[in-house]
Amino acid sequence: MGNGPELKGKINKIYSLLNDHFGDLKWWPAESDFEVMIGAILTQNTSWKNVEKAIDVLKRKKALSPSKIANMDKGRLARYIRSSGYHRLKADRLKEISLFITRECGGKLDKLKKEGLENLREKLLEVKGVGPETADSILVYALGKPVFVVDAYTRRIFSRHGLIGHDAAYDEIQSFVHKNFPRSIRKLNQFHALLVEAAKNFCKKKDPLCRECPLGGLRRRDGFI
DNA sequence: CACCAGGCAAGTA
DNA sequence: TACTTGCATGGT
Repeated sequence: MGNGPELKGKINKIYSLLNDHFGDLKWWPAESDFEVMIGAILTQNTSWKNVEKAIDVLKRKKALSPSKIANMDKGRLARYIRSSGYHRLKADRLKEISLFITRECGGKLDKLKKEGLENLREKLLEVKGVGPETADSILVYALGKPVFVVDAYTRRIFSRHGLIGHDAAYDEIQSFVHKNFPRSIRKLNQFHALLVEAAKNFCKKKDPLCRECPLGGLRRRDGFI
């Protein structure tokens, strides 16, 4: 405590450097809000490449809707999403979230969007298979709520740059961002997207933003490590 | 061959 | 509360 202003400057600096470098990333890549939610489940501990294949199959089979997934045979659903890994487990989770959507708003996500952030977050966390990261991804990228999504990349990058401890809890990291970064849907959307993009593009050694990486500006000489 | 990828829930001490 | 383990395919 007491180092707020310094860290605040640092986190906003990271955002602006990444934003200048990558530009507007326009996340989440999907054709519908429901597709965002499905993708959020499928990408749990899984590369996005494998998730894209699974979503393509669901589209090809005309199965990408809450009612279709809720009613589909579980074994068949699991086969469709096989490429995303943990497919039997994720088939259950896709059905859970589809049933939730049906129950809460009859499949009309625009109706769900009218509810408050905290209320929605609690409800999402009650769905089996939806943890904090998945819930927050859905909130910001599907339902348009101003929350910051914390993921493995965020942890690595923030702790590497001394913003948080390497063992900081999810809610701690999220609160830190909410307190020191604009609570804007647009910017929170973009910030998480930038961190993922940076981690994916800048270091093959799984060490994003490290001093050897060509990250325009975010290097030791700039006081970032 | 080992290791990782846009986590989560259930079990154990 | 704080660890540990199972879940699984596809790429490097």
